[in-house]
Amino acid sequence: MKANISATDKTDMKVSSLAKALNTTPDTVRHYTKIGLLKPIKGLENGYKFYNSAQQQRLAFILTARHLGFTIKDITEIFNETDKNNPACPIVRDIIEKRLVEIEQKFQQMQTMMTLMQQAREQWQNMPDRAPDSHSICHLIDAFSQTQTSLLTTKIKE
Amino acid sequence: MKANISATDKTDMKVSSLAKALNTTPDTVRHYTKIGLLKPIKGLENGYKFYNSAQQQRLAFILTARHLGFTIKDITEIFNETDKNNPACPIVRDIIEKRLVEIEQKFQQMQTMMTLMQQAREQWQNMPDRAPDSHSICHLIDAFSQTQTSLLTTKIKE
DNA sequence: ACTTGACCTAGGTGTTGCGCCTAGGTCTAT
DNA sequence: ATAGACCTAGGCGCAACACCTAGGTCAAGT
Repeated sequence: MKANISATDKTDMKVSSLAKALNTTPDTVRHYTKIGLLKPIKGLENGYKFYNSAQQQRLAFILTARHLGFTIKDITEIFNETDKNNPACPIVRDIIEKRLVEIEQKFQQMQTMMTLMQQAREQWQNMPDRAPDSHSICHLIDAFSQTQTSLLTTKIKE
Repeated sequence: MKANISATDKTDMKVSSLAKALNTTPDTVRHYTKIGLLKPIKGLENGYKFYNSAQQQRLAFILTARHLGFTIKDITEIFNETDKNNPACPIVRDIIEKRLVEIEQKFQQMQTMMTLMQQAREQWQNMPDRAPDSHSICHLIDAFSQTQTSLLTTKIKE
């Protein structure tokens, strides 16, 4: 009777080795564990956490999903489904559609910002560095803000 | 002898009107004030904050700078210089160079991520929604992660 | 047997830039 | 006088970890 419900297996891993194996950090593994995405087996005596192969799969999934732009919340939802043994794929499709829209918008915004900055750099290339006076902090930005009034009406949000 | 050091002027504004005038929120104005970017005059009796035209200029500057992708820290540095009556423009040039590099990198990353997601969406268009099995959570992402091993070596960081 | 160094734990704080909320005081108009 | 709109200081929440602390554990070398 050596088998115990929470006995550890030789393929189980501790935080650091798991992190190293999947090319992430121990802190990240601990974080996912803390918020309940990973559920390791706790060592009976020393309280160490052991991740079996199922948990290792989960982490791999999380990392890939994060890379695809999914949020932790997204991933939590996905796990909620799979843990009820439902197919997660429909949800995954939904999420990717949402995220894709979001990311395309962000992309546009970044492009706009980048263009603005490039414009600014060029416009300022040959302008003098005056000391600030009463009505100006840095005339470069001041001037820029006057030619870009639209800025004040669009949202920043990054 | 009506003139007082901290007397308010008719052009001074309170939080909400200032916010409205520059198309931002009262909370934002309060935030900038709290962290010391704005320095209003405090009403002698009621403790209300009044922003004179110099502070109004400062806020306009902050908003434009934020729009250009400057961080609050950047802006703080800029103000530190101008408050010593030094020209801020050299710093501003420096910052914009840094931020431009950063943003171009981020831009690349986003483009990569967007492409990945678009690929994923297309690849998954006609794939079945199997229930999760022992070795798979959502086979879509699982499959994807195998064809994209490089993912695990690049950083996420947004 | 003992010490060293590498690992582990739980828990807390810091990051960025605000948004939102609370409890209470103030101002303006009817 | 009272309602409704404004103001205050202060604090929590967010996203996704990174970093740090204080203390326990383990394997290896002397």
